[in-house]
Order: sequence, then C-alpha cells, then structure tokens
Amino acid sequence: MSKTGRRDVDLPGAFAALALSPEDIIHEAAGIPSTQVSRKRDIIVAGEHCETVFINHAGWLFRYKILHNGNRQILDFILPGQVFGLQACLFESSLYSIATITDVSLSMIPLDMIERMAERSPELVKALFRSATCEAAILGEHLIDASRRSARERIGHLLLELFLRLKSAGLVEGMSFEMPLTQELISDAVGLTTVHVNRTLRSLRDAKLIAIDGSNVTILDFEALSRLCGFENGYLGEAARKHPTGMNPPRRATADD
Amino acid sequence: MSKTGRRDVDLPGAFAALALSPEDIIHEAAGIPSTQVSRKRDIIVAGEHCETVFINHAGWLFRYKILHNGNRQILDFILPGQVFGLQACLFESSLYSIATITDVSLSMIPLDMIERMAERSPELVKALFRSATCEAAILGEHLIDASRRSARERIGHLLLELFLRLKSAGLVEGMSFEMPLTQELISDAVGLTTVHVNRTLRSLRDAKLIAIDGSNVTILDFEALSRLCGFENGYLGEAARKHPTGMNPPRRATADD
DNA sequence: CGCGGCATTGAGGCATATCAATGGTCGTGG
DNA sequence: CCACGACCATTGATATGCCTCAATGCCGCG
Repeated sequence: MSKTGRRDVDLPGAFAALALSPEDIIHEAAGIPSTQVSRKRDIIVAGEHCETVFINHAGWLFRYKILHNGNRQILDFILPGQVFGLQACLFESSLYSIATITDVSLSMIPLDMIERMAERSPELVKALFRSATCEAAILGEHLIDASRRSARERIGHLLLELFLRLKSAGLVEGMSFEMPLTQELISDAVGLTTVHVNRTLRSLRDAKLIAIDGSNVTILDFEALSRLCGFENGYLGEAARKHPTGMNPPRRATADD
Repeated sequence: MSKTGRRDVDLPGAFAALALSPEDIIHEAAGIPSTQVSRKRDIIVAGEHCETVFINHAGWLFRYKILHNGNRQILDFILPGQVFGLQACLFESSLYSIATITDVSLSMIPLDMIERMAERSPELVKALFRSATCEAAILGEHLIDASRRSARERIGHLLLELFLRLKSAGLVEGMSFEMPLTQELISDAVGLTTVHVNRTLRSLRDAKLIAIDGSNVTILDFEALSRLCGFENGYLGEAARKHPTGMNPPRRATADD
C-alpha cells in the first residue's frame, strides 16, 4: 500500500521516494566535486533565478519564505540524500529560499547537464519526476498538519516524519536521531509560537512519548505517538475504502468513530 | 519577474503555468472523446491505483483526503484547463482522492500514451514538469495560508487565488466570477469551521471588500483585499519588479542571523 | 406540504497567542 | 579563571480567535 515500487521501504508512500537519491545522478555527477557550506547560509534566495540542481550529501537545510508581516514559514526540511533546487530552475525566479541549518556537503549540478543527461535517460526523468511528486506529497501532509491538527499532533507528526525519513537514509540509531533544530525552527515549520512549541514538547516528554537530550531525540513510544497524531500506519486506503463512492463521508464524525 | 517564460501572463508565478493546458497533449489527444461526469462523484479514490491522466475542460473538481478523525482536508481546487492525475499514476496508490464539484467534461488519457508521447517530445515532458511544479507551489501557498494566516486572510487569499486562476482561464467577467462552492467546501479547504467561514465572509462583505450573490462573487476592492491578506502585490509582478534582485524584503537576511 | 441541504446567528469554552521575565549554556575576551 | 553577552529553553499571567453546541431561517425539490 505504501510501496513506491522502487524502494520498497515500510514507510508511508509520501516519504519513501523522496529521499530517493537518484543513483543515476550521483553516479553520473561523480566528476563534480562536492561543496562545503557552513551553517546558517542562504543557498537559494526567493526571487532570484537559479541554474543549478543540488544534491545534499550531509547536513540539514530548509525551504522557507518570509511573509509580508515578517513571519517565516518553513515549508519543509531537506535531509541527506535529497535533491533540491529544481523548482528554482523551472521558474523564472525561485518561489522560496533555501538555507542551511548545519554545515552541509552539496553537489552542484548545472541545469544543462541535467538536461543532457535526461535526454539520454528516461529513467532519470522518471526519478526526477518522482522526487518532485514526493516533495508535493510532503507539502500536502504539512498542509494537513497545519490546518487540521492540534499542537501535539503537529509536533508529534513532525517528529515521526523526521524519524522515518532519517531512518530511510540510515541515520537513526535505534529509536533515536540527531535533530539540529532550535525550537524557533520547529515553530516556524509547524506554525506555532516558540513558547507553545516548548510547552508542547514538555507535555510530550511528560507523557513519556519522547525523550530529548540536547539535540538527540528518542521516540519512546512509537505506537502511542502515531495514534496520538493520526499518523495512521497505512493511512492510504483505509478511510477511503469505507466510502467507495461517497465523497460525502461522515465527515465531522466528531467522535473518532 | 513572475513570468514563467512560457505563458507571459500577468499573474503570480505560481498560478501562471498551472492552468497551462499543454496544447501538445490536447492536440495529440484530439482523438480521445471527452467524457462527461456529473457533480459530486469521485474520479480518483485515495489508495487505489490509476493509469490515466486527466484534462479538465469544464467544471470544478477538488483534491482531498479524509483524515483519521473523519475530517476532510481539501488540498486544492482543479479548474478548467488543468491537468491532473499524474501523481496517482506515479505512486502505487494515489495519495489523495479527487472528486467533482460541478458537472465536468474530461479527457482521459492512458498513461502509456503519455509515456509514448513523452519519448518523442521533450517539450511535453517539460510542460508536465512545470505543471507538477506549479501544483506544488500552490500547495505551498495553501500551507502558508493554513499555518500563518488569520481567518480573513485565508479566505481573502482563497478568493484572490480563484479569481486570478479563473482570469487566466478567461472565466471572469469584470471583477466577478462564478464560484460553485458551498461554505462547507470552503471551510474544508481553508481549515476553518463552516460557522466561522460564514462569519468571516459576512465581515468581508460588511467591509465592502467583496460581494456575494448566490454563487457569483465580486471582488469590490482588489487592492484593499490584497493588502488585507498579504497577497503581496509584489507577487503580481509589481513589487517584484521594484526589487529586481529579490522579492524577499530586507528582514531576516540570512536564514536566521 | 414536508423534508433535506445550506446559510445564518448567538452564547460560551478552550487552545493557542502575546507579553514578560528568568535561567542555563557556550564561546569570547579581559 | 572569571565576566560578559549571545542564544536558546523555560515558565507564568493574561488576552483572544476560533471552535463547539444549539437553534432558526431560507429555498428547492419530491
């Protein structure tokens, strides 16, 4: 149900293929030296054009936008193994900015090189397409997060998402992972106040669902956390199948069925 | 600055290319008869696979997902001229459902036909890519809506977005357009209660920003509405042109400082 | 004529925002 | 080694925007 057909990981479809590091690209771009960028630097600035596609080998980045009132909305986090920057290439000017959180190691691939490669390899095209689609899927999840979930749900969901994505990248140890995010970054990602993020994290800790030690996060009770924030394992299909024809499902079934 | 390079419409980059109806496809698929579907029908159901790409010629649809608690989140609306269903093709199973709001007229194009055409036409590939990217951009805007904007802002933003998208499809008359949405659909799209949507619409009407007569919506004061909901005029190209190097204001210059 | 879908309005409660202050940690310079 | 400032986490008190529950009205349709 949640297979992507390519990397058969046991993850919700949305995440499985995103971190897909198109080996084709990486291999092909082997000649390109990787670039080091230090933390808190802008890589792509909204409004500027860009002719480069990036591959992130190590470190965290995030995609964001500054709103008219000065608020910052973080659209998603970019983890190791991810490709980014295609959107900026396709538009005259990038819609969003991308900045580093930690020190990162990147490959910068000129757009025309991608194009040349794409002509020879339909596989590559599909891989890129899939990656773009996955990005959209994650955005969709975040949209649901922001508009329909409570603070606990949003943060729990974010933690689970990061855990699973890092897991698929082989970057977790047991149930723990490194999360180099300040509470301010989290708040800008989930659309809450730093104050409230703090309180919510505390309440999750008090509930023994997670543990936090510095930047190290441990999921203490995966099951309970998933339940709490509606991270349905295999969330595709279940609800939909119950209402095969109906777009008018018993929505607002106030009580959870 | 907000041009897409293809259809030089005076619209925010995000919308400009979305309604791009790849003439290539339409022309090529001329042999395919268009199908009529009546209102309130599911076209694609989340969790099922799909081997067809659709072009919407007339009518409104929407992409949605039912959450575990029975809530329905609407991700976006699909207007005339739009292509949809590619995501469902790329995943083993579709992440979202798509249903009609009004009666619609669709072209259904088998995936393998798309693939064959794509091999011959890099242009088509680019067009599809651009369309997918635009979809993601709209999702991004909706994400910002939901997480950072007030009720008035969200609804104002939705109305402006629909207005501009319909305008680019030639479906507005002056400042008015037909909006076949119930308040419940609106509430599921912007993440509010129907009750609150109702109150907010009233307050927008009282403020003489919009007028509503049945399903006919009129933007009375485009400027004021844009300002109200942070629909940066810059977005429309104006301010963007004023800040040729960047649409992002001078705040928060580097990631976070 | 009655019923179902949709819009509208009121009253009260809760989750999150806002404002304000404190404490801990780390790097840096004296 | 200590003093200091920058940055981040934490906590309390209060305000408010949106939700929830509940009721009424309107209109089209069988």
